[in-house]
Amino acid sequence: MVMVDVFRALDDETRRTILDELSSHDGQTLFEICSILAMRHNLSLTRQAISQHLGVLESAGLVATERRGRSKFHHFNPAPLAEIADRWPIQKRIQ
Amino acid sequence: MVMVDVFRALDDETRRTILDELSSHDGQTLFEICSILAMRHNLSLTRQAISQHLGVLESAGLVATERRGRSKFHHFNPAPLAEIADRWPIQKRIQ
DNA sequence: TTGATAGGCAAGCCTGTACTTGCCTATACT
DNA sequence: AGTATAGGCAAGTACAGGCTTGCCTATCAA
Repeated sequence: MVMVDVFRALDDETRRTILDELSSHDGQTLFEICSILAMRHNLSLTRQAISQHLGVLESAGLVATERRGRSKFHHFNPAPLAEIADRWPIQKRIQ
Repeated sequence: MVMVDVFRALDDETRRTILDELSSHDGQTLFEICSILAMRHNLSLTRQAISQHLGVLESAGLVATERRGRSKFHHFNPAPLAEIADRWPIQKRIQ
């Protein structure tokens, strides 16, 4: 997979939704992510499409993977987002 | 111009460079931005290309404009970046 | 060893978008 | 009025990226 920067990785709503899901339920497999996107987000994408999205996120460093047996678990890593905060002023909105 | 979200607007190195320039020298005109990109960043783009980039940034709310006479001044507005910080944990790296 | 489960690879299609080219409008100056 | 300056509009091109389809590999269980 070609290296991808954090900006490109974030420029897709499906990938952003995947990050949302991983940040609330860490360590999911590809099939788990597929069914959650289908169930909770009405996203009817093929497994391959999701897999490619995960590949982009991983190549940007936003997702780390760990393989055990047949399964591959995906973890959200927010560290690369620092590139944005390093570059421009960014602030959380008050709730 | 079609509405553009902050993620799409940031997914282009030229646009990110424009934000850098505006954040250090605010209130520049299109021609000023053109020459700075050419001089300081070796970017040989046409005026129209830069103008379209500014349009994308403006439609994402990252650039605000103010017209006086023939000139149009561009200002960096980091507020929309909050959408990123609201969604995921993001932290400035220690220098 | 056979079948089921979890995932990977690669080619092709199709849309979106970055960029150029050519022409047009508006303001300012002499 | 005529000309230069600052910017806008719109069509065309070319390429990147999202998605699908089809097939392949690896692990586990009966």
